[in-house]
Amino acid sequence: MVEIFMSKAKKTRQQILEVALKMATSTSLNDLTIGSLAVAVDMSKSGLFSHFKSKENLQLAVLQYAHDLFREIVTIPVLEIPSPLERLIQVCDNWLGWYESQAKTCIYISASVEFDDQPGLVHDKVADDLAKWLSFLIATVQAAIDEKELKPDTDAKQFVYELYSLYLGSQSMIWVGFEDTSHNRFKLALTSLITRVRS
Amino acid sequence: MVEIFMSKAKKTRQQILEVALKMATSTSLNDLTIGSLAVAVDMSKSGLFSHFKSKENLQLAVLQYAHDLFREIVTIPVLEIPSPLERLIQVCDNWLGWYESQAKTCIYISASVEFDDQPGLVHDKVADDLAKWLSFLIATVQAAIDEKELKPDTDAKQFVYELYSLYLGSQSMIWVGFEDTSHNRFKLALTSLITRVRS
DNA sequence: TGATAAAAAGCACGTTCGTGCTATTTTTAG
DNA sequence: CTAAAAATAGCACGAACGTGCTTTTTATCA
Repeated sequence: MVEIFMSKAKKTRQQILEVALKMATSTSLNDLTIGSLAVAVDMSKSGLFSHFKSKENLQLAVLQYAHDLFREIVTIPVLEIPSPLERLIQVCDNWLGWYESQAKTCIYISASVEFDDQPGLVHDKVADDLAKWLSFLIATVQAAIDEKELKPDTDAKQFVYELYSLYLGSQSMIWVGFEDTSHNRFKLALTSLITRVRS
Repeated sequence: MVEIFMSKAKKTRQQILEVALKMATSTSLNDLTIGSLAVAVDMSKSGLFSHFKSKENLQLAVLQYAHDLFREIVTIPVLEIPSPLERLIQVCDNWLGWYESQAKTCIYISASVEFDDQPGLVHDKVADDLAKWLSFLIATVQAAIDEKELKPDTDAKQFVYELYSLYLGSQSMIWVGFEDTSHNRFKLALTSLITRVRS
């Protein structure tokens, strides 16, 4: 993420964001404090602050960083796969990989809960990114239907609603200590979900 | 919730908690500020504070209040229903009723996300209450299996994992603007889930 | 290499919050 | 009705936070 031909400012900015995403993921976007982040990257508060000009900008930058990383890990690697169904299956696997790579949590889950009542640019970005991701999944399912890999009467939106729910549920089950540490319940349910609509 | 034979202290305490739950539900347990709560119930900050002695105690009291209310609305009314399957269906309906009665959110969802990384008594209580609720659901499903209303090879835990996931998903879909405002996707998925394991 | 621009640090201000202490008002019980 | 106890208010504190201003250090490029 930190390229050699970047300017100094751009480099440190990226290094800050890398740490910031980790911190925001393991706590939350609001608990990500400029002071503690400055300590974590060994900078002064004001030195770090001048990169972002406001806390809201910092949060937006963290989300954009997460968004880029998410695409890199989850979405982009599957774009070449010709079969929509295989693409769907693989992208779900990558999705879990993203989750695992992020200290076993997902910043979008916490951010969407945290900002549901807090209007502003951060709220809008989270909602936007989430909507785009869901749209991607729906489009992939629809493509699988069009390619006749899935039954023609499959409801793509309903499918994705259930799929996304299972993702949320897996995180919640892990938290409450109800197994699924290795996403076995998620995988089982996903397989069942796909089997039901397979043609 | 406020009985006439209560002492003055107990009465105001309950009145505070009623407002506090509403505020904590629409924002979060951490954003529930003693100052703003005091304004909302028309008391002084210190007057209110002395009821709880610490913010953590206030949060615990709010959760206990929510817990009692949840039981009253969701759990208790179904205990008399003889058929486990009908009990399950009805309790899910009440569950949605609880959700609707709470300004279209659920404090347990936000609290579990908010305190997943924040050890302490609040974390433990949320995890405990959630685990108990899941156990109740699992027991009900198991009872339906034992009564032969559901197929004997039904995996009760997997069933509840999927059920709880759908609940989480419905809230998330509403938030992101992907329909399900009246829980139609939830109800559809729930019906499908039950149909699959019905004997 | 040296001039200029950019980055980073130092410092301080205004807010908000939880919490403690003391005084005052209200409830409780004989 | 009155004295004791409890509830509530008034006030102030220390800490943490976001942010602005000024100075110093570092990077950039002719």
